Amino acid sequence: MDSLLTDGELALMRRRSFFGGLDEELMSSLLTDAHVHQANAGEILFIQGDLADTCFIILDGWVKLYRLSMDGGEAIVSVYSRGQSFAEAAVFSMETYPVAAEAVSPVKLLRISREILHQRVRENPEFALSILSATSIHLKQLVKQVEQLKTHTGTQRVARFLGSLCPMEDGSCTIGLPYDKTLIAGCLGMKPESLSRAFAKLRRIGVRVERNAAAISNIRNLRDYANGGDGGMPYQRTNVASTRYSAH
Amino acid sequence: MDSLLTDGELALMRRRSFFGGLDEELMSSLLTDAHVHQANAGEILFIQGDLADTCFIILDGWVKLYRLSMDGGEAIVSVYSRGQSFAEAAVFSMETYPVAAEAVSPVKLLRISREILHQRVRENPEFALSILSATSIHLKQLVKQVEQLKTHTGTQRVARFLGSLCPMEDGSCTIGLPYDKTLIAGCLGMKPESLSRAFAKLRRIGVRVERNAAAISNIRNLRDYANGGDGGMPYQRTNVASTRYSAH
DNA sequence: GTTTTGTGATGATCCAAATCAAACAATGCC
DNA sequence: GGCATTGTTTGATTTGGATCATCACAAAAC
Repeated sequence: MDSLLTDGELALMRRRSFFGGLDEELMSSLLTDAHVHQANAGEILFIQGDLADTCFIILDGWVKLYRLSMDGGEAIVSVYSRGQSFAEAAVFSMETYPVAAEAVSPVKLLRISREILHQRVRENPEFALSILSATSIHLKQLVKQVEQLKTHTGTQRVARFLGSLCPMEDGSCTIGLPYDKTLIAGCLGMKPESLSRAFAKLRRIGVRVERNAAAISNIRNLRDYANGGDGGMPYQRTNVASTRYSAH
Repeated sequence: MDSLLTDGELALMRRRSFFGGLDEELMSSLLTDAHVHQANAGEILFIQGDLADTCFIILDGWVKLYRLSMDGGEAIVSVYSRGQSFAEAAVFSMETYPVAAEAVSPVKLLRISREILHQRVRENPEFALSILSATSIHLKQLVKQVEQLKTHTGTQRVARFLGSLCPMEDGSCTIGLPYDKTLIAGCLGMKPESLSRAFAKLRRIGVRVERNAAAISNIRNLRDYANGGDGGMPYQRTNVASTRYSAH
């Protein structure tokens, strides 16, 4: 089963999923019981309400998690990519998935069953801490998302999104948009039309979006805008150094 | 140390925190190492960025968790009450709290240290599953909150909030608002003025809010309004027809 | 009793974003 | 190459909510 995974894939998983920090033995034990699964763009992996019997790790491609509200509205909760795991929490303590998952590109996935995960946790408490750690990261991301939705405008959220794609602290750079604009809009809780207008507004502070790429003339400006425009006190206690963060 | 807790408090914790399902031995072991702490309304328990070295269980009173954005805005993430635990996830896998916590009434809390929790998890894998379960519940609540913020209007969120306070399925009832309206507004991501106007709008569907109490003439109506007003399909799994297998 | 204070309601106005509609642009298909 | 399809932008309009200001009223203070 290992032979199905490249060294690069393994390294990625260690960096971005609950595989990080596991010892070789546990890791290969998990891999022998895992299944590789390919899915096409648009394919539904599970829907909300399904029995949560599988946890996933993405080897390649993109997956969106979303909720359908009773009136048919779709709320995108998050989008995950290579190396990231999702649905660990559901597999551990909910009977059903609270969200639906859909491939938004062709994806290669690793599936691990509920039974195996529970068994391994019972055998090895350290593994429980790894799962807990992964879950906490998702929790923290959601907390940040709630903050963004409650206190920032759409355009500010767009600015933050672009800023988070820039690898460097300051200066200028050109970045590729990770997925199409309709999906970006959904992630940020806005309509595609509003995203388009937000991009237009950001031109004033040196952002040019063309096709699939965004050219940012001054990353600091962009991030300042995202955090409340002008001279907002960066809120005492400089602990905002939450630099440690997993880029998408 | 046990003597500090009443039977009622213990029962509540078992029902609403990660204490549920623990065996007597582990439970009393945790209690002997825990500390009871009283705090006044307005007292800050920790702020975001603090080292996450304590997890809390509320014995009495109300606590709000919130995030301060860099421009000073406050985003309430959740409000917890008797029996509920919070900050377990942070204690397990983040170095710092991602939110701040403030008592919004006089509170009685149980504090458990990071060291003790880690130690107990290492000794007892079942305990890890309990923590994981509690974390998953918080995760699910946040997912629902994101859905609400992204797909529902303020008035709909207010309707849902009131509906969630009604113990019965249908009929009419009068409920007490759990905390003041400014806090309710914050929880729902709106300004107090907007909450007031939302209450006014809901009068049309039989909701009377007076002082601290809300009289609801028809709970079904209220819940229907919260889910998209009129005849929104109550979410069938049939819409999965979006499954397009587009082989390139 | 009166004053003070805090909280909630209401009104007028402004801004952000959704909605409805149409024009384009890019892409895949026959 | 045209042609349908999907994704993106732009415009006109409406709606939801924020903002700012004022008022009503109850609880607490003097």
